[in-house]
Amino acid sequence: MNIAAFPTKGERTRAHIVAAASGLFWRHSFHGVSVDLVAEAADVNKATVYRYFADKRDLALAVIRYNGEMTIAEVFEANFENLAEPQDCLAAIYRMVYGAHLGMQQDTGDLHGCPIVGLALELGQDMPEIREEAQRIFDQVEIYLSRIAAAAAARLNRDANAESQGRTLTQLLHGAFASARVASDPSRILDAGHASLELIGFPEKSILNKEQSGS
Amino acid sequence: MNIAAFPTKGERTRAHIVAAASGLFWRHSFHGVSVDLVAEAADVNKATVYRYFADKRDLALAVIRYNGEMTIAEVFEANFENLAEPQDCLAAIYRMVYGAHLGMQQDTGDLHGCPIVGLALELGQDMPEIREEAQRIFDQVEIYLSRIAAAAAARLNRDANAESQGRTLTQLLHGAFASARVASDPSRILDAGHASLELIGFPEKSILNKEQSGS
Amino acid sequence: MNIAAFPTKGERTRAHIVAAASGLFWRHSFHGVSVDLVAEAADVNKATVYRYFADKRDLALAVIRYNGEMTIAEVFEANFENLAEPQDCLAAIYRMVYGAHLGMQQDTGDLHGCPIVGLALELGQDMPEIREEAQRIFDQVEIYLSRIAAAAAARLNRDANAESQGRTLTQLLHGAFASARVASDPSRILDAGHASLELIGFPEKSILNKEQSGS
Amino acid sequence: MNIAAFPTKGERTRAHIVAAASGLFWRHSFHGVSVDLVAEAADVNKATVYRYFADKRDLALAVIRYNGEMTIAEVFEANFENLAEPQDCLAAIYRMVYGAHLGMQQDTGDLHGCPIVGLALELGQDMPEIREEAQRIFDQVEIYLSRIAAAAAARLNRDANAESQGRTLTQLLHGAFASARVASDPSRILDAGHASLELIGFPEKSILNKEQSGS
DNA sequence: AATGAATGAGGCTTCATTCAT
DNA sequence: CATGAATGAAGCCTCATTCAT
Repeated sequence: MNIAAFPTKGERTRAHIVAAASGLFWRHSFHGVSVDLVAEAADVNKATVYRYFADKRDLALAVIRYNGEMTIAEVFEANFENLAEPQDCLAAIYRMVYGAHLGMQQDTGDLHGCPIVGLALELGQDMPEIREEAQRIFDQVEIYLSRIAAAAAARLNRDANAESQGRTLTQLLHGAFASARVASDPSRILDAGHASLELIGFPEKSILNKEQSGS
Repeated sequence: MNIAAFPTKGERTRAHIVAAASGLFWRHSFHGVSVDLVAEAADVNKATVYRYFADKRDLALAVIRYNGEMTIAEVFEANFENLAEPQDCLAAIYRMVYGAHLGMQQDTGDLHGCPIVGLALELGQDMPEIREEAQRIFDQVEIYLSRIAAAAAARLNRDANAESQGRTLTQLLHGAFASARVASDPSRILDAGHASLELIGFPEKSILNKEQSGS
Repeated sequence: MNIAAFPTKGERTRAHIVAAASGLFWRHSFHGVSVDLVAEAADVNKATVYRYFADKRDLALAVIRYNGEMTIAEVFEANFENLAEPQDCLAAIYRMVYGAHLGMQQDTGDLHGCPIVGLALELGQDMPEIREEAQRIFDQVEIYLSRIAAAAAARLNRDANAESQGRTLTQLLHGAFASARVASDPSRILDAGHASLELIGFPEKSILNKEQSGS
Repeated sequence: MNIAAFPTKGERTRAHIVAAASGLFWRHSFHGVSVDLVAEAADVNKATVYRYFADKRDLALAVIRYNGEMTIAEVFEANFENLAEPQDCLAAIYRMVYGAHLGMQQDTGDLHGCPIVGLALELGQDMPEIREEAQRIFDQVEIYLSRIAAAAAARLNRDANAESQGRTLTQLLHGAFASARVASDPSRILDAGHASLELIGFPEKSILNKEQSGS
């Protein structure tokens, strides 16, 4: 999050609260985190939280939107420069997710799964907007992954149903997060990455196992 | 749940509470359901709940175990008679999951995802036992799915890494639940089913689309 | 309130809370009293208050009903034995109200007005049930006072509109409470009492100024 | 409120806030209205409210004074031109109060009682200044009504205790407001008006029922 | 085996108020 | 003169839990 992108003080405070809440909800679930704790983590008074969000649910909505924007921008958009080599693009995405999981494990000793799905699972029934927002995000993810599948098929001169593959890739990504969290094992991310690469026709494990680059 | 399997009245009461809590936690999450509500749904006094469970966390543990046993017994064990035709076995599993989702949507207007992953995601950080129990369950699931993969490879005279495929099949199953819930669309289950069948070498969509059988 | 009239422990606790709340609302208004304070005054835990009342408004409703029953029973019903002498009956009512005001002033240094009108004025707009309950109570009061007016006319062989007089007597009673509170002067009660007696044809001040008889 | 009477901008802003607060306190009670709401209704920033009033209590004091001045000026002073016919004077006062209640009922669907008594009842115990201010106002009202009683006695060549009658007329006016609010019925105002006219020796109902004259 | 009653702690939200600009 | 931003305290309500019967 580029803090400087928020011109007014209020906007910065708001963004600060969202970021703090995002981290907490991710780790401890929505209901597992009190507004008190969010305020403390954001280093603002509890009443300030309510200046920017109508209620805790409204905060959850802001958090899931924030998570969506971050994910799209930093995980997908950022790795789409080199779509000419779709396998590298997909590998870069998985490497980034893997790296994030390694960091998580070092920082907190645990893996927290996908923050978007986490909120959507917990609140989907009682807060339909949350589920709908998550759906919008994963629709975009599916589009990105379909484009990778299509590019891969083109590169290999293959005939493939890119849309269907995009969906499967998306579901594998969901599975990567879920199984990594349940097993508390980041290597599950790599497993799903390899399976994904194999699905689009690049079974060589070396693609994903390249050296990592930056944070 | 086979009520008759619990001989004493106490055991029946306990099982009744677990079943009620399981449904509520599934729909509204652990923290989203009060012990009051569980007691009311189970039609017992709140203090009775505490006669059978040390605290709410203990109840969560019983619920996840109950969900695990049910899943293994009714979804996997029950469909393993005809392993001779592994593709039919996998299709039967997915058809069952799909049917359950259709029922859910009719009953409550919404899909609730995998109850085991739901609890594990919500409580994994603050209740490691829950995560570990979930891991045990999905380890079993992975073994079942690996056996299907191995049988399929044998049937097709293929050389395949059944273990690795079992993991991918498990992750696809996670993805099926997650994306069905997020999209609120049961057909995502079928998508994952087809992808799974294709993965083990049976791309014909007709396998999964057969007529359904029984409840 | 006859505490022994409530058989179960719960009913006693409930009645205890209502009585405590009644006194506090009377003195400090509804919004001026916190549920915490009510609980403390009733010597029960706050959560116990919510076991018996859905919310604070529900408590207000119980309080106004309690006030109504008490008023009708102890101020009107109790003084209607000797309706044969309507002027004495009316005088007894006013003497009782006056005595209550004297006690109030000694106990708390202030007069609190009519507890029913107080709640109705404060909450009438936002809680119509409160206003309606108050209306029901004062409809009864008006009937009692009309009967006095009718009996007085009969006693004096006069022709009088007892209903219209009953309304005026009721309004004078309202005025007695209001002006006593605003002036912080119990003698306003006696002023209204004398005016009321004069209205029904008994202008002798001695009627109301008789010796008082116990609480 | 004659806005032009406030020369400086600050005085106008202050008067604007008082008027907004007066309306809100009248309808929803003092504790039932937040400073936020007052600021919003007055269309000024909350901090601006605190520029003109030390705290919320100070605002309540200003409101009750404002209500007192308005009442004395517009209800009593304005109707005292024709004291030569005291019965018409009293009738004009009641007609004005009645008209205000009709308007209230059309505008908000409810009657709010006397705003001065409302505040005094709610805050009398915890803000003695409020009660004292109300007392001062009603002392004036009593003087006005005593003068009417005296003039009426003179007109009818009667011997009457004007002071005592003034007090009763004041109490009847209190009763008019209270019973109109409790019954949510403006006609109670007219009832008290007729009773008041009868008290000063003018029982003909036609006096009050004359045609009304403008706002 | 089961329950009605009670509770301390904590949750969400709003209040009156102040500060810096 | 006015305001956007911030805050500590307090308000209403619910939670998980225990006790006495």
